[in-house]
Order: sequence, then structure tokens, then C-alpha cells
Amino acid sequence: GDMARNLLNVEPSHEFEGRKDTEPDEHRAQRLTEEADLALLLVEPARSAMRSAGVESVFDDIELPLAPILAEMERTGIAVNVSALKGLSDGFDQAIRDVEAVVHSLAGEKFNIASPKQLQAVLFDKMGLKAGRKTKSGYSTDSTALEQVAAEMVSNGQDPAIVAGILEFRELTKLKATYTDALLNLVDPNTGRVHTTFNQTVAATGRLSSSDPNLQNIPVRTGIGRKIRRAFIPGPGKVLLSADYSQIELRVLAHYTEDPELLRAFREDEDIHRITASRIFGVPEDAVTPDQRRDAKTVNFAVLYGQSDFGLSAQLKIPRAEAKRYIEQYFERFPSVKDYIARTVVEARETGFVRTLSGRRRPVPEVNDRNFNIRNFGERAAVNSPIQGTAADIIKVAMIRLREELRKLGDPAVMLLQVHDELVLEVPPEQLESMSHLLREVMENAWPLNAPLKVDVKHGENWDEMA
DNA sequence: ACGATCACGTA
DNA sequence: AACGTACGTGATCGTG
Repeated sequence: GDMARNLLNVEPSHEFEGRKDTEPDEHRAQRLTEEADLALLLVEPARSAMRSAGVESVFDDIELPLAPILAEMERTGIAVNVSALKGLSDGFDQAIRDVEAVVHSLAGEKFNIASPKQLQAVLFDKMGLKAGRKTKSGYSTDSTALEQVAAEMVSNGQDPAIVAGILEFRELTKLKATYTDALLNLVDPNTGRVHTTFNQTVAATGRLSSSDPNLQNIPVRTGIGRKIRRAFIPGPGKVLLSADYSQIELRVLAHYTEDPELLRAFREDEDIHRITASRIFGVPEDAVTPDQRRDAKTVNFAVLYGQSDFGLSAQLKIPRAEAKRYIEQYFERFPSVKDYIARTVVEARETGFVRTLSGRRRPVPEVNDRNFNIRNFGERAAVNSPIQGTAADIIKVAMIRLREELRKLGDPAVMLLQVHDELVLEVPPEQLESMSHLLREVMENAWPLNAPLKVDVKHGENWDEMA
């Protein structure tokens, strides 16, 4: 629609945006006919636009060959254990009722815990608990705010049970509504499989996105959430095979910065978070404590995303001055990272966009905005996009090469999912060994960087066993 | 029925 | 645009 307006000066008679799953057949036929017609008319103008932007090879060598692979993955789908999901849904339902009753009892009244507005009224007005951060329409009740309320209660000698109950209610209702129930509604009753849509033109950085259902945000962090992941299974007589890039974004950072310390660490396959901890805390590597390593890991990501001392202090629950020291120490020890950030921002300011290794462009007009906050947002996006986008380029190229290798071998395995740094395949057990080897080779060699790429391969009878 | 808001799941 | 990037989805609640 936008391309027709911009390049052809034509106003499409049908709406191209919005969800199409409830569209009447006649309307769909009309719309698709017009889309096909406009697509043909757009070939030459789009080609010219891509040539001027220097992104023809991104289109020809990455996005175009990737499209049929994604279509194939969507058509294949992934099997789910329907009875396990139903069991989970029922279990969640009972647990929600139980915790709901507890919360209502502790509050001394019935109310809708899922309504932030009602929740605020109960916690901050009726019970008189100390409110923290504000939102547009009142006080925040998100998990961070509630954790702080609980901590405050404990230090005042109060029982924080109601807060714990609310957080448990949130986790359970989230899992039931967004995952078990939504997934059950989207299982093809004939095949027992779910078929996502991989969106190729949504994310500004070049990542894919997944929708209806989103299979790129299936829970993995909590024990209860992982029960949902356990319901994703191989088809009959098959095994799931998963390969994920180890710390790909930090390796891309090492590539761009050419930082000698980062490059050495990755070339010698050392523990990068331990190295960072050693440098920012000024201790020998073998003296790094688990807590220091965990905080260093947070600092590594903070740098990648351009986090401020304010944000880092909140995340690590340390004073702002201390967070500031960590960041300063980081840049002192890894000066080439500081240089990289500076020159990327300059490039963005001068050209209005940044590029990934493949030449993919992300416009960042915000970097020249007069508003401080908008400008800062643009600078963070400008620094992060080449990193995130290059990682996206690499896994896309790996998918294209992998598909080609599989074809040569007579399709002994099929790709099911891509989750940004992970590929999930379905393979006959007798092919496990050869496919694991192939997957690692193709992914690790998809694109040569100054720092080596590392891939971990796992297999299992469900998607959780491999996490 | 729709959109804004809040919240929260993933990399 | 909101003191960390990139996404998608669901419930609530106000508006139409």
C-alpha cells in the first residue's frame, strides 16, 4: 500500500493492513488480485529505489531467497502435545482460583486483580502501601514496582503475601491466556501442529518477527513457563534438533570494534562475562565471584543497548554512582567499544541511517531531533541496530545455505522455527549425528567475522529439554 | 468494534 | 517516542 502510494502515486482501493484472518473470501480475492497487479507494476521502481539505497544485494542474496524457506517453515508447522496443553490450562485455572481467593482475602474485598486501576486502588489507596513510579494514568503496578512494594513491606515488618499472590496471579493468567489457551485455539485439528507466520518486513533491524501465534516468545525463564515449552514436540518418529549461536551479538561487537581483548577472548573461547568482570572489578579472572560475573553480564548487555547509569543502577539494584563507575571502567578497559559507539552515532547523524554488515539500512532520523529524549533514543537505536541487524543477517544467510545443503542431501531434515539466534529442526533419529554436524558447520561459517562464531547444538523429545 | 494503556513473554 | 534494543499478545477500559 505504502509503496504503491510512494512509487506509483496510486491509491490502493483495498486496505492492506490489519489482520486478515476474519476477512470474507470475496474481499480477499479482490484484495489479492489488486496486490498482485500492483506488485508487478512496482518491480522496476522498487529495483531503482533499492539500487539508490545500496541494498540490492540484501534483497537479491538474502531476503528473496529466504522468503520461500520461511513459507515452507510456516507450511510445515510444529507439533504440539494437545492433551498436555489442556492439562496445563486446567492446572493453571485451578491455581488462579486459589491465588485469587488468597489475594481477595488479604485485601479484605473482591476485585479484579487483572485491572491495574483496581489494583492501584486496593494497594495504594485502601491498604496505604507506598506507591513508586508513576504511569500516564496513576501509579505503576508492574512486577518491578510490586517487588519494591514487597521489599518495603518486609522492612516495615509487614507480610508481603498479597504482593507475592498478585505476582503469582499475573504469571499464571499470562501463561494461560497468552500461551496454553491461545495455542490450543490455533492447533490444526487434522495435523496437531501450529503454523506461525514469519514476518519479513516488520522489524526495523532486519530481524524476523513471528505472529499468530508468536513462536518466538514461548516461555523459558521460569519453571512453570517451561512446562509450556515442553508441549512443543517432534512429529511421530522424529526428534527435535536445536542449534543456537553463543553470544552472537557480543561477537559481532568484537568484530566491529576490533577490540583486542574481546577478540582474544572469543578466539580462545574464554568466558566473556568473566573477562568483563575481571576488567571492571579489577580482580584476577580466577577470583571473579558468581555475583560479579552475573553483574558483568548485565553490563555487557547494557553497553550493547546504550543503557545509562540510571538504568543500570535500577537493574542491578545498586547506587547510581556505582553503576556509573562500572560503565566508566568498562569503557576504560575496552576503549575501542567507546570509539565504535562514537563513530556510529556520528555516521547516523551525518547520513541519517546506519548499516549492518550485509549493507542493510536502518534509518535513524531521530538522532538529529531537537528533543533530548528523542535524540538519545535515536542514538541508542543507531548503536544497537548494526549489532542486532548483523546477527539477523548471519542467521538468515545460514538458513539459506542450510536449505541448499539439505536439498542436496535429499531433505533429510526440515526447519521448523527461527528464534533470532536459534534454529529448530525436525529430524529422523538416524540423521541426528550428521544433521548436528551440518548445522554447526553451516551456522558457524555463514559469515566470516574477526571473532569466530560458536554454535551449541542440542536434541530432545521436546523443546524444553534443549533449552 | 476499536484503540489506548498497562503489563509481560522472548532474543 | 521517555533515562536498554527488537518484537507480539492479552485484559481492561474508555470511546465510538
